[in-house]
Amino acid sequence: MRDVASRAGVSLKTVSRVMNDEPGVSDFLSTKVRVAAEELDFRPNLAASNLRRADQRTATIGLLIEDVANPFFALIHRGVEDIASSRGVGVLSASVDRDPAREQQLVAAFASRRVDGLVLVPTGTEQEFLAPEMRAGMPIVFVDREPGGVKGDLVLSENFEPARLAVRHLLEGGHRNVAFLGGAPLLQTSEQRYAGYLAAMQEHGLVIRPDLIARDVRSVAEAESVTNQLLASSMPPTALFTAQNLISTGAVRALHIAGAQHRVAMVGFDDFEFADVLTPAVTVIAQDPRLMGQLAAQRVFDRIAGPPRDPVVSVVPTQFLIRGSGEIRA
Amino acid sequence: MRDVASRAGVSLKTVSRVMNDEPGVSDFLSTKVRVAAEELDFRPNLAASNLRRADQRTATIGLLIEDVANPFFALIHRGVEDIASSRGVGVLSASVDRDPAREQQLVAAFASRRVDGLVLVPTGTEQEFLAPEMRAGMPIVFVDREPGGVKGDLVLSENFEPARLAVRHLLEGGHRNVAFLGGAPLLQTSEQRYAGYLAAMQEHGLVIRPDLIARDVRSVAEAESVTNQLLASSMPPTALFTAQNLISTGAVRALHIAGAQHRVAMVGFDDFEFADVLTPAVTVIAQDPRLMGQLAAQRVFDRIAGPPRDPVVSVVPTQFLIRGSGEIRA
DNA sequence: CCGCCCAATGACAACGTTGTCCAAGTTCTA
DNA sequence: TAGAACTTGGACAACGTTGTCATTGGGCGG
Repeated sequence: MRDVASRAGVSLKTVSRVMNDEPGVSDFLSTKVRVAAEELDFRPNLAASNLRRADQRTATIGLLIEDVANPFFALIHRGVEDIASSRGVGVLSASVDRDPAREQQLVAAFASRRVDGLVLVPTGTEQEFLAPEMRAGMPIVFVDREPGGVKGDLVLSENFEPARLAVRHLLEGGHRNVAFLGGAPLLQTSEQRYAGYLAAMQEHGLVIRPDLIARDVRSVAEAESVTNQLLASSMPPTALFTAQNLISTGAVRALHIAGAQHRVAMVGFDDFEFADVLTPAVTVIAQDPRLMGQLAAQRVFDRIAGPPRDPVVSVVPTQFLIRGSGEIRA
Repeated sequence: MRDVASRAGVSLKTVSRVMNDEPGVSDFLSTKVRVAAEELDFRPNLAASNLRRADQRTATIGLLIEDVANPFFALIHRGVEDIASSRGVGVLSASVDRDPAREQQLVAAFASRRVDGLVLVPTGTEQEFLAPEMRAGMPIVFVDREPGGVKGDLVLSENFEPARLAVRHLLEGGHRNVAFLGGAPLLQTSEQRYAGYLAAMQEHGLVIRPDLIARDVRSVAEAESVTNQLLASSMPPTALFTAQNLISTGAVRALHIAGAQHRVAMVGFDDFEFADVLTPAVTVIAQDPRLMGQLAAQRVFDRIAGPPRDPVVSVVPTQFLIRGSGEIRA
């Protein structure tokens, strides 16, 4: 900036004024400064500006999700970006990979970068380490899962009720042996979807068969092998309820490879690409992850702008999409 | 930091030394400082540190891709993150949405944030606006497409040759009327894949039917409707070559909905989830976007560390995955 | 013609941190 | 026992920018 000033023959402060469109600079000088800046390829240093500025805004927010390459989280990411970019705010994102230590470490890294806010999909059950940041006034919004040990804004899909309805739907199709395949039981979403499964089963007076329940399926490959084992068991399920997108993917894959897709019913939590193109098309409970991301980012900006208030929980409705796989009768 | 210093009863510089693990602080004082920092929830300000520091590193790199929610680019993103996070470097990412103006604007925004480097999937044909940044020494690595108007490091998949082989594969299956569905012709990848198509057709002495060529398909929905139109035409193609993942998705969707998936052959560029689960499974030219991202990020760090050299082009090989849809005979 | 006011511009300090350099204390060597 | 060498700690300036306040000059009313 000093170079620009000397080239334009003005003071530093005048350059600063021009760069920030502050009033009180004559057109003549303003043009001269702009020309000089252009000639020198001047790029203002946002960090330095931020350091001095009163409001202390870095125009950057942080996003911590499970995996940027997972379609569900990638859509949350996109939703956050939609809102952020409309305000000229950048998004610093990172994949936590279900590693609580990594989560904590990334939060510290983002705090050091002085992000204006944080959108966070909690991993594990314990987010107490966030308390200092929250006390320091950093707006933090949780998405998809409730954090443990701290209170904060929250954007969730419904979990229990849609899961219950989905399983009920299968039971109404005459199924009695409905398998449950879910992700890490420590995750609140998994837990609630499991609770929905249990509720529906119990309402129908059915005994829960532990051998049909897999509560800690962690990848597509694992879902595939679990499904294979279920199919090969002596008393195989006639229907599957898969509680998460990667698990649905693995189950679909296994069913198709085994040629069982027309025989074994299936309902999945989370929509996925090609769910409606497969034969049979896959009945799912669709979430709206992009909207979830948008709401979360919006809430972050509300917090930044407004006075502190009590945490707000937004529940994003799900949609039950009947497509065929869930309507296979026992 | 001042507060920490006074609480620990030492000078600012001593705190700084402790925080940076510099030698020359007694264990006693060091512990005292750490305790004070902990008690005050002190978080070092990376921006301020960076401002003063000699190397001027923000430990952040920028990533500009078409869309963070597109699986192909999300995997590139993940690859970049793999490498960056192993070095404690953050990734500032953004979706360009094929808007050249937005691309330029985002580069400026990232430059203002003083990212240490940039991984960029060029949009449009003109990246001359990057010249100032490159002159200023910012390492920039292009991925997937060659930039226009500037030279720089580049990580690409093969395009021409695999496309030619794929189309040849269809022709050897007896097809004569092979449709081409590609993305924006301005993109180098689209152009080269189209050239591969033309080459294969001409090698077989076939006349190119312009009515079977769609060179500017921009979305899943558009690919779907183009496919529908092709199927409904008076002399429909017996095989499709789809030159990009979203287009493959749309074409698959249309074929399945029309019930033509067993009649019309198809080969797609880019692998996609479920390609191997559909009936028939979809024959594709698979790229390795995660590896592309890793290579690009690695190259950025090499540039940061090393002296300037001439630009390097890395070509990542593709894999031809024969699965069924491409082997339907005419 | 004087004094006042306002618009335009600049000087200076400060943001939070680290590089440089110097001072004081301690231990070792001749 | 003097002096060298090393260890430990702190004062100060600087990074690139902006907030505060002072200064300059010109126009205008009386």
